[in-house]
Amino acid sequence: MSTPRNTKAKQAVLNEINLSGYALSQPEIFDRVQGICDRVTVYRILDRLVRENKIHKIVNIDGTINYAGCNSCHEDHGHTHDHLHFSCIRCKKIECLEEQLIQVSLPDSYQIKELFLTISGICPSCSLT
Amino acid sequence: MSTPRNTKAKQAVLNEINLSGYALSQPEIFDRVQGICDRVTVYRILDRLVRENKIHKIVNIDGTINYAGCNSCHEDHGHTHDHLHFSCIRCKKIECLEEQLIQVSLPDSYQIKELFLTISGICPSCSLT
DNA sequence: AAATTAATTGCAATTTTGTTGCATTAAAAT
DNA sequence: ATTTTAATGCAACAAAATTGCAATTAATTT
Repeated sequence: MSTPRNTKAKQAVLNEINLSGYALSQPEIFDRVQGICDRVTVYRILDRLVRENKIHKIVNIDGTINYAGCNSCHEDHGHTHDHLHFSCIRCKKIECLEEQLIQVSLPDSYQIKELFLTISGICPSCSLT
Repeated sequence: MSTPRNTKAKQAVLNEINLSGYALSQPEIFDRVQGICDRVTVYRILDRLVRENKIHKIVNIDGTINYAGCNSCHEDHGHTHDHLHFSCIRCKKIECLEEQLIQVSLPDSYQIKELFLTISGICPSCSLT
């Protein structure tokens, strides 16, 4: 297998994701690292960071794909997506509510890999306005 | 408001969705109604069917948008997405498990509109091979 | 410190997916 | 049969993501 390298662009992308309080889309990330690298490179960095278990890939209720840092995931465990995502229909932001864990049981014929509970609605800051 | 009409294309699309045991993507639907209508028309029909509460719009774990028939939804109630979706990572199909209802409570500052619980993994038929 | 290896990047081209405007067609009501 | 307007086809457009390949550069080796 290949040995990952640490590049300026990769660090910048990871940094933006980790600093953000909510999950970012590829365009948002590209905006924030303006000038550092190409649009295509952002796509490839995101793929790699997901493969390396450094970030989460979350799908919004509208199908938009967003990326979030891992607070409670340990790299050595790999990822467990068994927590709740809140997807705001007003500001379109999506955030992880890591405290809320989910437990579901299905028939044995289903092999469960990951759980994605996404709740859509209005987030606290949008509720104020 | 506008009065919906029943066209051959609309009926064909709805039929394919209802006959399928799992949720279909726009390309899959377009394939199955080959020759009946234009690609653009399928998009517009799907939008309309969703608006008319005839079908579900479901987002797959990979961000793909799929459409499923409504078994347990009543048109007069509108739609409630409070059940479980199983999204197979092998065949990419997604199905509704309507028996499994979900209940979650969040802080009052979050206004909940819909719940989307998607479980990814291997579906029963892919498990066989 | 220089050379080597292969992971990473930039750029251009392409593909896929979804949208819009507008003239034409056809479903349903009169 | 006529009228109304929802629905369609087509062409053009726009957005989002992918691919190939040559050039670059991080990290390792000598």
